[in-house]
Amino acid sequence: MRIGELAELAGTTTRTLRYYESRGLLAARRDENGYRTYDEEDLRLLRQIRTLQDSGFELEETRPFVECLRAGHPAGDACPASLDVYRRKLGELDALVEQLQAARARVAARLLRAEAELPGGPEPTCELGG
Amino acid sequence: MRIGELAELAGTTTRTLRYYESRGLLAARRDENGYRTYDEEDLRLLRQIRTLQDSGFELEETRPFVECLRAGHPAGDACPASLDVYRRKLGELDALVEQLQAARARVAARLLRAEAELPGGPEPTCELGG
DNA sequence: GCTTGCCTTGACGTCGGCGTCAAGGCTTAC
DNA sequence: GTAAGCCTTGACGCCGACGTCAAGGCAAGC
Repeated sequence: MRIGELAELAGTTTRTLRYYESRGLLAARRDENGYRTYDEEDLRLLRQIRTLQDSGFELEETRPFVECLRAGHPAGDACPASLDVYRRKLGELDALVEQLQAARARVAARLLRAEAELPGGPEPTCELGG
Repeated sequence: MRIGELAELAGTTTRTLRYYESRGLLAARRDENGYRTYDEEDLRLLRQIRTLQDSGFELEETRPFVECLRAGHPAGDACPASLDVYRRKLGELDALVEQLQAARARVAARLLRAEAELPGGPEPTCELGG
């Protein structure tokens, strides 16, 4: 299949596929015209990349998964390097969530305090909740 | 005081202060040399901006707080517009945390499944993997 | 007078993951 | 033959909050 078809099957754009290729993630064969040619295997690789991206992985972090698939493994995460990426990402996500929750707590506290100072508002309809 | 001193007092850089000025957030008077001049009030404004930035607010979102302070209020969040920003940010943070936790759950599940498939790891030196 | 260290404006660089032209080639349908 | 719709490469744009460099002015100490 050609680039437009693959992009559509994966729910992405041709620009994205060319970008992946420029990063060395998703190589393509060429037909006589010079058009890029892909097969079902490429669709699998692409879907692996997209799935990871959707979970917050950077493009570089998807590389071990892609290489794992290309090495013939049944799944992108059937290789130790992929598992390392999983674990690292888990740590990053945990740290990030922690930061965000701390920020949320600070903001919530400031909001409560400031609302207590400001008598104006949506009427004394409610008292504690918002 | 001059820009370098203010930057140091606020734990930031002169570049940052000039950037804030270019965005219309932190104006400065000029002395005879053309050097920027600041006072204690500017330090308060700047600290308000930095505090909010540290909690994940975009620069534009700090504007109501700065204007509130400049209007003579004792705190940057003593104005309704600031409270609106607080509330909006709370919603954003909640949504973000939710997304991240969902991503975390997906990754954790994949990791567990993949680890179950891969017998290699901390103990058995090697059996299948290479 | 010369160096040092502050300041000025202006402008380009950074990071990630693409979007969006521009200019042109191939193929197919009419 | 010509318009439509695919494809090609190349290159600039975007977002946010600055970092960094360039070229030069001003003040102070020796």
